[in-house]
Amino acid sequence: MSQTSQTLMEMYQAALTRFGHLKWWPGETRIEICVGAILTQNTNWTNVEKALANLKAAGKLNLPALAAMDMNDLAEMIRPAGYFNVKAKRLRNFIRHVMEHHGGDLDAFLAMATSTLREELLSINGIGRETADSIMLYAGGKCTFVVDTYTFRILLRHRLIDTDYDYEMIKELLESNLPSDAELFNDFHAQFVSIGKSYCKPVARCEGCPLEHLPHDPNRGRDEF
DNA sequence: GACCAGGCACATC
DNA sequence: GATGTGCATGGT
Repeated sequence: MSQTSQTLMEMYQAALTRFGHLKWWPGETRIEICVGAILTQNTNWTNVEKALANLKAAGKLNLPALAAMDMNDLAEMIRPAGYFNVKAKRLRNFIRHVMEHHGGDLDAFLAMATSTLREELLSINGIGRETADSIMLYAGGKCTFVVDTYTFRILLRHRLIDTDYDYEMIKELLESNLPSDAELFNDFHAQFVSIGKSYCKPVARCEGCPLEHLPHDPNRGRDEF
């Protein structure tokens, strides 16, 4: 086992001890996970929850209903999630893609081979790498690691990566140094977010962080990405 | 009032 | 290819 693999597993174990299994994604249906993945772009999850609650209360959290919605109504309903005009378009693009290319069968869409599915998701305007991987991992159960701001910051602070690492490089680092296990990828990403929210802010305050014992520099990750 | 939050596309150089 | 900018709400 490489040093990187060992450090990563040590990180995971430390986080797991602190937070327990996190049972992500918070969402009852596949469509809810997909919608949540788009709404949470650069946005606090509590704001996303309000938007999801609006859609749910209106009975719109399903593919046919979303497909039939007026853009302005959709934007108004997701307003609490921020960037609501942009995100309404992105949701529409995603929904349209599933309707037009897969006959509205989200399960069949997500059942596609991993590489093809990722390619298709990335071809949709508004679906970038993180959103694509979130949808694939959490809605599709695919074995793909989700890299986000917290992942970057934590790995940077613990010197497993440098500032010139881009999304794909970080994803490759994680996937090649961890057992290929969708359940592990699922929970590990959730652990990264929990660590990040609680201990790994841009202005470094690592006190009490479960990863504190691992060699790191608390001052890295500020103004570096 | 400043900072932050589970990005992404597009314009410009 | 790298860098800058717009998009926006809500909690701390």
